[in-house]
Amino acid sequence: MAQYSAQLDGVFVALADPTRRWVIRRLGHGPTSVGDLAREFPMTLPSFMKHVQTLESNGLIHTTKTGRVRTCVLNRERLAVVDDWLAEQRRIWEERTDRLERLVTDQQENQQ
Amino acid sequence: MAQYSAQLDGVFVALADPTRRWVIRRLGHGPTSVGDLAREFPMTLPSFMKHVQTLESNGLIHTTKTGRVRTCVLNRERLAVVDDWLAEQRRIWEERTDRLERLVTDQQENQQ
DNA sequence: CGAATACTGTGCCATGCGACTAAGTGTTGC
DNA sequence: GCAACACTTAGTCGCATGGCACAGTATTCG
Repeated sequence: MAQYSAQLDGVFVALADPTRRWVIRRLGHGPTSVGDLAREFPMTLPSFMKHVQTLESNGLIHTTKTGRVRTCVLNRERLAVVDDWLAEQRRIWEERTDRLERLVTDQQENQQ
Repeated sequence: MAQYSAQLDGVFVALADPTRRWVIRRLGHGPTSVGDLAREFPMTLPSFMKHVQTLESNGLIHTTKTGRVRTCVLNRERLAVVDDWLAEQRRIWEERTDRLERLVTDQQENQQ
């Protein structure tokens, strides 16, 4: 659970930056080289590389180097941890809603 | 779109901290006072208040003060922006998948 | 071979975050 | 009234983040 939390930390931190979200969006269209990606941002290459590294170390993308070109690929599955977290929240809310409904039902029964 | 991006920034930043995610989870069970929430964390009250303020300023919770007690309530709707972003990503992926499938189909047709 | 390309590594700096302590404000209970 | 309570404000501190410039390495092309 602590590991799970740490994973969430990393993924949410990675997603909290607009540049990194942009990269994810961009990679949704298909694999792209670091250079091609960086060209779209008003940022030096070393700065941009940090974002790429953040995304990779948090499992959101995967990169491979062939020759002098590093190519980035989106890891779609990774976003499932966000999905799971959202689903867990909804489960908690629904439990509460159920309890409230039972409470209302019980009160109605008591009134009868 | 820039506004939309700024909203996402705030929400993801807010969710990137385990304390704040804990608060959201906790509030899923129902409204709670700042004091009651803070008591569950190994943290001073001023430090904890900052997290509450971050959550509120990013629209994830709502707070009201009655007397000397401030009560926090979860704003479930706010997490929809995360849902929407995830949905947008999937839409992009599926477009790409569709294109790839068409490509494969076309190739098969050409072979016949 | 040598120049251009595509990163990669290093070091620096400004800013902001998250924690703390200490002191202040407004409410409530005896 | 006044003490306890529940925040709230103010100020400090260490450290992580995100940007930069500059130099280095490995590949590719003519």
